[in-house]
Order: sequence, then structure tokens, then C-alpha cells
Amino acid sequence: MNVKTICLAILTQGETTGYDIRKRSTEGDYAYFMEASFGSIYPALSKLEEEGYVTSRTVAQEGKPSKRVYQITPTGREFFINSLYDELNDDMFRSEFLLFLRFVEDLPRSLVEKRINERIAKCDDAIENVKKLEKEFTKPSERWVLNFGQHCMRNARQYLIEQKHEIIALAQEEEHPARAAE
Amino acid sequence: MNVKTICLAILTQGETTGYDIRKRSTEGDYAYFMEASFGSIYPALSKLEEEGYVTSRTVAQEGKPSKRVYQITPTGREFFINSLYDELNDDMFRSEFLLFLRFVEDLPRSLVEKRINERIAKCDDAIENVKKLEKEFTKPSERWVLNFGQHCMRNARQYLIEQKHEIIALAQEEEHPARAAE
DNA sequence: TCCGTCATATATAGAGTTGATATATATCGA
DNA sequence: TCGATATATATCAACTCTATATATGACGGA
Repeated sequence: MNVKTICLAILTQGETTGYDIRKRSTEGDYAYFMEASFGSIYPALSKLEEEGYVTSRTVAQEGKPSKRVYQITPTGREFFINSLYDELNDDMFRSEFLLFLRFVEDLPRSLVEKRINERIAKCDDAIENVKKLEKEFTKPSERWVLNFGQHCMRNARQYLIEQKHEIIALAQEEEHPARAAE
Repeated sequence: MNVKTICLAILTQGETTGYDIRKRSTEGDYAYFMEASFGSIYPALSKLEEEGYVTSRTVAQEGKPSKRVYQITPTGREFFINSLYDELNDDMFRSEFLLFLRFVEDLPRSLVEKRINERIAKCDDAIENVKKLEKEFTKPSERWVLNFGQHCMRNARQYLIEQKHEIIALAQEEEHPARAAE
């Protein structure tokens, strides 16, 4: 799944801008399963236009820079829906937090506690964000995906809270020598 | 977190090869929170050697190609442990499966059921794999991370099984016209 | 026996992506 | 007034992935 596919997926649900695609993929309704940056979205939209999968028009705005609104073409829609029949690639998950926890024995308790608390707070923020998003969506599949994300996040958060003291107990009581020596 | 950091993390736990780093990051004990490919691992190891964070030696093997074994230097170890004190970046999660589910209404039930079953089977494989891995590890933090991964996967699997029929019901009873017309 | 596949092992080219930065304008709060 | 934030597009170097090439041995099936 590349950025072109993400753009087509979002455009399938209505015309929009590159700026908005990025926002939805990093903070909005798509944020919990995909992401894309400006550096890949703008070139992707240009290519999609070349290929005839999208069209664009420039819209002037008061008090804001004028924007370029993209719409998907019938060909683009067909191409996207057909691509949903392809074999699915595996999920990708990366977590610096879990890498960090793998080395708790080498780190001071104060730092470990701080990072775990930060993590729990981030989960809370994310759950709040999903709750807000759910109100904006009525299509059952859209709500289902958001619910699934929320369910997984709540579960991870709960497990972390339950295990918190056990993990902190694994950390060093004193500041790590390598760091303390600085 | 870049590939250089992943290499250092794995090398912190013992000398190894580029091939093994890739294997552990895609199928082994690191697979549930990071990943790296050959195209990034080999250049990363070369750079780390240039920078003095690792050293290497070539080891001839019978019946197998000779391999290049990397070891972390004291400087490399210090650099890695210090980097664990940095602010943590957010987790990254991407799922073609969830993108697929977001468009169930446009897809035939047979396909949706097939993909959900494939997904559940993959969860089962992954859970089995983590169980095997857990036996190989004794360090509490390593086991904790594997357990956390297993817990999250079991939860997602269970939720999917519970919701399966509800999702399938959202899909189209007939083959999608756009596809059927091909 | 021969052939394909799989596992070990390193390496690279080309395509794709990220992260940082530049540009421009307007609003909001300190 | 100053900095931060939001809207909006765009680009570039650095990084990463996917696919492929190379080489060898083992294993199983036709």
C-alpha cells in the first residue's frame, strides 16, 4: 500500500486537498492505520492526475492561501475498488516505547516511570480523539474501524496500567552509571 | 528510530550478522515492534563501523557462505544506552486490513469473509510464534515485551471473531458490479 | 537423478517515503 | 508586538523498502 492508494481511498469519500489528506492520515480518521507526509502526498497527487485517476481545480479563499481541490474520476474509483481485491499485505507496527522497555534493566526507575506515564497519557489523548471522530462518522464500516482502534488502544492502556509497577521494579534503583558520569 | 539504532539494540545483546538482524526484526523477537530490510541493514552496519560503534570479522563456515560477524564497541554501547534517554517517538501502525474493512460496503461477502478468516489465521500463527520465542528468552524485560505483544494480538483476534458476522453483514450480497463486469 | 524450493549469507539499484525546511497569509493569546 | 498556531503548497537530502543478483548446500518429490 503506497501513498497513491491512500490518496485514492480518501478521495473516494469526497473531494479534498493535499493538506487535508495529510491531516486525516496523521490526526484524523485514517490516523490509526495509515500515514503519509507532504513529501509523498503532493508527488502522488500529481502522478494520479497524469494517470487520469484524479482531476483538480484551484479554489481561492479569503484569509487563507488558495487551495487545489482534487476529485477522483470514475477510472480512479474503479482502479481503487479493484485494488481492494488484491491480497493484503501484513500490518506494520513499530514502537520505540517497546524498544525502550526491552532495556528497562539498564535504565533508572524515575525515567521508566516517566515514560510509562507519558505513554498512558498519550493513549488517553488518542482514545479521546477517536471518540470525537466517531461522532462525525455515520457509515457503519467507518465507525467499526474507529471502534476497533479504540478497543485495541484501551486494551493496551489497561495492560500497561496493570503491569506498570512490575516493569518499574525491573529498572535500576540508581541513576545509570554511563549517564550519571556525564 | 532508524535502522542504525535497531542494529545497535540487537548488537547490545550479543554479536551477530546482518542476515540475523534482518531475521530477528522480521520473524524473531524484535518483529513485533520494529523491522528492517537488507537494503537498509547492510549500509547501516557499514556506517556504524566507520563511526567506530561496531567492529566486524569474517567467519568461514562449512556448507554455508562465510559470514561477517559484527560486535558492538564500548563507544557503541554507550551511544545506544544514552539514546534511550531521548524523547520517544510515537508508535507507527499501518494496516491494509483496516483500510480494506473501511470499504466493506463496496465488497462482496465472500471476499470479506475470506480476508477475515485469513486474518484470524495470521493472528494464530503470530501467537504461536511468540509462544515459541518466549521459551528462548529469560530476561524479564524481553519476556515482558513478548507477552505484551501476545496480549494485544489475542485481544485483537478475539474482537475480530466476535464482530466477524456483523462486518460480513455490511458487505454486498452480490459480487460488486465493477468487478463482476470484468 | 534432476529439478525446484528453501535456508544461509551479502550486496545493490531503483523506487518510494520521511523529516525538515521554505514560502505566504491570518488569527489568537501573552 | 511577538511568538505560536493554522491553513496551504512545495521541494530536497537522507533514509528505507522492494526486488533482484550471486553463491552454496540440503531436502524432497517426480
